[in-house]
Amino acid sequence: MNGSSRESTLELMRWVVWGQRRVAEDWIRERGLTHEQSAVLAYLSKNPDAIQRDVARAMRTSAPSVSRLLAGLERRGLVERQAQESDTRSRRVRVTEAGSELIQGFEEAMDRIEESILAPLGAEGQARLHELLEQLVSRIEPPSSP
Amino acid sequence: MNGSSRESTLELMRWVVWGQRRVAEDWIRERGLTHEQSAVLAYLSKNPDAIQRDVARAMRTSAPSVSRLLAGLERRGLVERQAQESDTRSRRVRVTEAGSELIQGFEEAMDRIEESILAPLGAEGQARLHELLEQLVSRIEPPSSP
DNA sequence: TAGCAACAGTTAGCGTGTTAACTATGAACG
DNA sequence: CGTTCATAGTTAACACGCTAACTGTTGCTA
Repeated sequence: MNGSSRESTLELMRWVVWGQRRVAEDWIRERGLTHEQSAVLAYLSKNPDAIQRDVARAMRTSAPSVSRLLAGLERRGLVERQAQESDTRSRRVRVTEAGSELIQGFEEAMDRIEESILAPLGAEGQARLHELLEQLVSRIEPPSSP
Repeated sequence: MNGSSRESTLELMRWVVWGQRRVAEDWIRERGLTHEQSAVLAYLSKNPDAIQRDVARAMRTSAPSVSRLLAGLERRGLVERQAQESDTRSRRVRVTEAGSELIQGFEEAMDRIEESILAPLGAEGQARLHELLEQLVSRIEPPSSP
């Protein structure tokens, strides 16, 4: 019935992103996590000194989302939050041992998935695609503006 | 602190899609709609004979999401649903006059936004990007499999 | 024809996205 | 010093993503 009208470039991008999410679910659901929880855990593993505001900016999401997500991870013992003495407004987030174990291998798994998705393009096509996207992203202003 | 590690191609795609969402919000919120509601209304305008299952497939989302979303649109008088006599399981969805008016100009507005986002690439770069993405999407299996 | 699988849709429950409103602290100003 | 503004985080309310479980209908088939 459909399929006749050629899709817009952004539509295609949404589709690719959707496909990646779909495939990644295998790895994520095995560990009882969600996409967002995995991404945050991975980010915190690489940025041990982050406060919640940093997480929100990195994930391009809102402070309330991060607050709630981290509360869930803390309840499960995967992260710890503690106010820092220099500024009691902010809370420093640390990944616990259990959290660190759980997220082990996430980056590599995601890299493998990405490779499998981009494989049809070949090395040259992948490089061109990356470059084109970088040009686009460089013009998109970050969410920190307001 | 950040910005040093080069981002993956999929990460860049997510960012571009996020940026498009951000910009589109202007048009959408003016009409008291959400992204999903707008997309569904636009789809139904172009596919008058769709049943809910078609909407779910086209939007790559689940049947429950569509059911709830359409219930909301129906409550606002933007769509109508009626079981068809040939198969009373399925419900045909029609955009009402009010819904049709509200979604008027959506496609054009989205096209303008897309153009502004892709502008930095030039016509040639845009064509290359589109082609690369089409290659990727052709390998992604649709959600209808299960 | 009786039984059973497949399909369309709904409801319930959870996690995440948003905005709005709120608390509390830090910093800057007169 | 005190007022004011900015920042960090939380809570609440709504919409949407998903899965699981359910109703009801259609259709195949033994």
